[in-house]
Amino acid sequence: MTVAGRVTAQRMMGRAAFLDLRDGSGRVQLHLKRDELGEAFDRLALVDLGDFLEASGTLFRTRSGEPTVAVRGWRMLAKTLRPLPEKWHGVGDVETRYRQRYLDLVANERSREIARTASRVVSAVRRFFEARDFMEVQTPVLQEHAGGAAARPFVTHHHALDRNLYLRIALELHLKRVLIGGFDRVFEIGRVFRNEGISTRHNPEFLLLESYEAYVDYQHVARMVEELVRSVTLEVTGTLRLGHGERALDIESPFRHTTYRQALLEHAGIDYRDFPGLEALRAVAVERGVPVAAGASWDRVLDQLWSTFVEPKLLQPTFVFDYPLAISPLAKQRPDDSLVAERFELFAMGYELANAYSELNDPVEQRRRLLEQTAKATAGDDEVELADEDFLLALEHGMPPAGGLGMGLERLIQLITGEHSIREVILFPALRERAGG
RNA sequence: GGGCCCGUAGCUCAGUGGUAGAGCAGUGGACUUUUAAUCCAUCGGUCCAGGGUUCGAAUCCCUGCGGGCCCA
Repeated sequence: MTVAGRVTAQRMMGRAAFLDLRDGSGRVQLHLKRDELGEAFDRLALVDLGDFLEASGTLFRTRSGEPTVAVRGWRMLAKTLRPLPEKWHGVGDVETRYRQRYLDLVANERSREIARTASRVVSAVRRFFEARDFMEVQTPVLQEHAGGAAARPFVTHHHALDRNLYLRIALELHLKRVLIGGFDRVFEIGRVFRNEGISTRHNPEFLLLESYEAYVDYQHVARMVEELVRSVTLEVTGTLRLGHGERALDIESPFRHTTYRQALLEHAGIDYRDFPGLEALRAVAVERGVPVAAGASWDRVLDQLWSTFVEPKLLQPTFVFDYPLAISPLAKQRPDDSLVAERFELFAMGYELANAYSELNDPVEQRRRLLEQTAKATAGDDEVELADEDFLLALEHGMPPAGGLGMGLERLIQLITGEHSIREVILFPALRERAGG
């Protein structure tokens, strides 16, 4: 038989030697004897840990029962110039693990396991939608307007056109154009880019899933996303019980339901409807010790209160329904309440997992709401949804009612792996430039 | 944005004011069923960077850079 792989251990014993070879599928031991190999045995002196070898011979078992190849011949496939990480402790330094992820993967089984899980989550999500007859599409990364979310975009420059373009911050506006074109169930899994701080919770580029289904509302989407989380978790891990002890997550029971207003009242003691004006809301935030930036809008302050008091409390999977209309410019208004949108977010482990709404498909109302946002931008808030005339034009041609969903897939991967830093589930997370020295 | 912690050999780490260390890796030697092989010898340093205190700084102080954790 012939085997190939990377040398991970070398046990030289005079006129015999044992080597361990590892490839993507596992480890195999080689046994080499000077009696049988002659000069080919002496050439082992050239082998370093980390080199790639090919060896052929016959399989036998050692005294301790380990299957081992009795080598008849071998050759070098690739040479390493630098040593592998230390064999007992591997690479522990977190910075090295992220900056030179290949060393982390070579040395640490847990890191390989996370990478495999991440891959399987993405493909399970894809299968989930395909099984429900959704069509996967690809929409532009480079856009004339970065819309679909409230976030600062990255700017780049197109030389031939001599104009600036933006990297997308969401998939939403183009997927809606596909709905308008007549495809009733579409989804996309793609990287989006948000020009924000980097931390253990945020990476400037992340993998976003968005889906749109015509003729359903957000209640339907809620049922679907609950099934999605459950079926992907089960498919990838074989269980619906995640974490241990206080961090145990119950995916199996029906997810809890609450409303935005109720949750804020419960955890912060604030009914946001009592504070319709910026100054009043800002005052109550300051009173609670929540720092508020100088130019913060009402939306920002509300979001600060939410992420300070409520988010960290939402550990078990929890649907939060009926977001304030003011912070949901692309969502339909509830027919029975002009201040509330048909929108929910799903939380777990103290962070947002998914965001969904009954999509606003009234072009007149959508134009009015986007112009309202543009006014906020003029007032100094640089993280708002801007009016996009090309999108509004598309809407004016008629969009079916639809339920839409957005989900950060790294967050789902974190949920399933139990990792609390997003950097652990992204192979090459964004880091600051290494110190010049 | 705030607080705390970390940065020493290729890797994992010790060293808290007095000659920079250990294990692994490397190099040389012994060893024909080892598997964290073992044994002997040996090589290896911008102690993150810059400034300060001191007779003397990896160590104390300041600033910066990078990273982690917690909080916002």
